[in-house]
Amino acid sequence: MKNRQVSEIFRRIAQILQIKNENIFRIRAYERAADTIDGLSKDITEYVKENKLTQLPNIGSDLAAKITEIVNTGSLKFYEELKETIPESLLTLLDIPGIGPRTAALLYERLNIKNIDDLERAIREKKLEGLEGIKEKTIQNIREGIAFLKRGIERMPYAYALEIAEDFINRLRLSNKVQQVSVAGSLRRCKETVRDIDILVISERPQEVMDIFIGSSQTEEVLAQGATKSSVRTKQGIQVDCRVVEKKSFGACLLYFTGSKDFNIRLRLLAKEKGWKINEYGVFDQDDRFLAGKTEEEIFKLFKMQFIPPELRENTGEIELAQKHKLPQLISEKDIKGDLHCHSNYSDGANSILELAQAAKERGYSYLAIVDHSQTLKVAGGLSQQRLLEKRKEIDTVNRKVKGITILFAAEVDIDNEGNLDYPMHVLKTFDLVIAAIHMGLKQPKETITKRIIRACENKYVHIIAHPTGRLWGTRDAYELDWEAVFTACRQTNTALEINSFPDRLDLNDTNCRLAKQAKVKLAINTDAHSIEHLKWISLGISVARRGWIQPLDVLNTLSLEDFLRRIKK
DNA sequence: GCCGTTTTCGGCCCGACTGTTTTCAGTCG
Repeated sequence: MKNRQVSEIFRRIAQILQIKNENIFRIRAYERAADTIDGLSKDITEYVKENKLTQLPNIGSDLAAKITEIVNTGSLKFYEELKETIPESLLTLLDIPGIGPRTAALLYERLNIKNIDDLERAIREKKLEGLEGIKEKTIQNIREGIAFLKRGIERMPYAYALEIAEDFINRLRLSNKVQQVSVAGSLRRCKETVRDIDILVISERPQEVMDIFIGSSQTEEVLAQGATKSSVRTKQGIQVDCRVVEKKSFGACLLYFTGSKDFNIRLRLLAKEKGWKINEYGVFDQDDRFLAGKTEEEIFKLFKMQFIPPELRENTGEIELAQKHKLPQLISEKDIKGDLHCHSNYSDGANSILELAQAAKERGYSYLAIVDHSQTLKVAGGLSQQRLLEKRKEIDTVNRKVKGITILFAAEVDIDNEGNLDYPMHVLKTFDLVIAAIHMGLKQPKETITKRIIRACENKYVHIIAHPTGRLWGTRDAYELDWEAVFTACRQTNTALEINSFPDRLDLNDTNCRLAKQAKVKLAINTDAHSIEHLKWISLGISVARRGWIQPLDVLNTLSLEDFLRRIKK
């Protein structure tokens, strides 16, 4: 029995109870219990065996009994009976923006609408008109909500969403009507994908700001427009919310809308323990006197906590550490001394080695590893052994010509189906740095791919495993790996794992970064740049690393060149 | 349905916006 199966049942119970207009707090109890279960690091069956379920937060005697029943019998009588009371398909209506439990219940009770098809038919046959509280505008909204759902709403990768957000922010800044502006939400937390974009603004002229905001050329549709809050949907299909707040509340608002939800709940609880109240306007004492709110720093200070970087705000231990003033000093872009994964025009890159060297030097790097693909990867211009010799010569020339940066002779070498590398040992030996990667056989079973990677780690000349899970956003999922085995192999063979910063990759992801660190595996943050323009994407990898609690010491390319070369020796 | 150094009963986050009302319910974040 997987934790996920248990929490899923609780979430569906919560949805059904919503439609049945049950007590909201009872519903929330099921949702909170589901959150608790999802957040467990151990298997829920362990807690059942040890009779420790009620020690978990949000799990009381009733839900403990229900969990036990699910674990022992595979199902839950209460849930099965509850499902009989309304058609399960009715829950799909809740996915339509604008339709909540009350509307779904109304549609079912009055018109026997059980799913989206029924609803569309009812709209066509004009059956919705005449229902209390529903008029033409509501029907139109439902129609659009269905269309939106059918277009397929997806989460958008961080880098793309950031670009859209920056466009809005620049527009607001240029207007001279705002004193301060910031992104909030999951984008500020640097989540790898986001569902919407939150923008906060300080301004004394909120109405004008709202007009400027919705008037962006990016706007496809205005979803809401009020005095201090507006929402639009952009041409790319993502929702952007903009809120105007007073100066004295900006920090509180930023904190509130940056989240995450779990983090906020935790913070509110802490406030309550002190007899305070915290909301988007500030922190208040029991007499409703304003205590803090202008900046986030001020609020953290009031709570006697360290400032918690947005990337860590997920309520996964950061609050306790901030209270003890023991948060890790997270890595930042300035710690990076060189990029260890970029491609030149020797294989599939756009720029020459000289151009790359100059661009890297401008970024302040002291070294740059130019890897090109290995011989088998013909589609990407993989280098024959002859071409390698030519490349080596050119690197030597550039190193003589460009002072202040060292270009490393390196390669991104393919790992074949057996875990062998795509160059013979006597060739591998000549590189300053070897990155090994899987580009073929991505659909093999977990055990096979794990074995291939471990064999590559065991190769004396392999220093880093590139994009360890092979995922490409929107194109292919990560292949499965036995992480424990991979981490052990990396640690034992002194092989690092890459955080690939390419916008569609971000691989390792934040979770795996944190696990790798806990397993004492070294990391390298690289861009996989195929042109000098891509070198800036290092910031994306840094964001992933920060979300994974990574410190400079965990990352190879924060070391000086000398230390780096010494450190990677096997 | 959970929780408790104010409480074992009575709290549980709450403000903004929309649409349909004429004071408010529903939805969302």
